[in-house]
Amino acid sequence: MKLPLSYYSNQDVLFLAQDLLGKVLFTKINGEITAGIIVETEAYNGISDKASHAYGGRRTDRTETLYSHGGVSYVYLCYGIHHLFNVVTSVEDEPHAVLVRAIEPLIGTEIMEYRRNMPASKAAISSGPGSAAKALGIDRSFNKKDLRGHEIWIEDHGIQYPVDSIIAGSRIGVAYAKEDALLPWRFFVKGNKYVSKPNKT
DNA sequence: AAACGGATTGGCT
DNA sequence: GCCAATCCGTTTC
Repeated sequence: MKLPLSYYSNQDVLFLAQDLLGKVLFTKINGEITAGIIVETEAYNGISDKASHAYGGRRTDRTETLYSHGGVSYVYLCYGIHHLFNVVTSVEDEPHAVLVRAIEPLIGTEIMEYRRNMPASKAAISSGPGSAAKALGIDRSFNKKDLRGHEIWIEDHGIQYPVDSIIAGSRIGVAYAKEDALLPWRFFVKGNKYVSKPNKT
């Protein structure tokens, strides 16, 4: 059920960003379990990717997590308000990561509704990286957690989307990365209401 | 030691 | 559609 370490060791972060669509992300906080189907991701491709925090091989206290062996979480605070959750992938010293930008609520939806103060029928409950993390109760204390542990983990429920329903587009909010901002490294499930805007390539 | 600005969101116009 | 909110890692003085 839980994805094994070998899954996260894959050195092709573009493959994993697409393959994680349909996988189920769980958290367990104070005994309360919530989970959602991953429906939108972005790949951050190591030291050559200008949009990555690890661009140029930069190693700081914050980015150190990215250099871990795949299979841990990377959570950081964005704009002083939002916690963004990433799956660290590949091998040690190869700082690849997949940003989870949206989930479809699956388990513990009433807990997510309480955290977000809105009904799960509203797409905004878990649409966008800050909202998806908040719905699952993820904050900075989840940084560098083993994704096969008992606080946060990812399962394969056999959900498979047709190839032609997975859309690739340019990543959001990375204009500072110049030419790399145009790379089609954002992936989402076509037509899923929880996918964040813009909903096109 | 101080300033800068971001892998965003939601409330108000 | 526009813009304030709000923290801290990172850069600069």
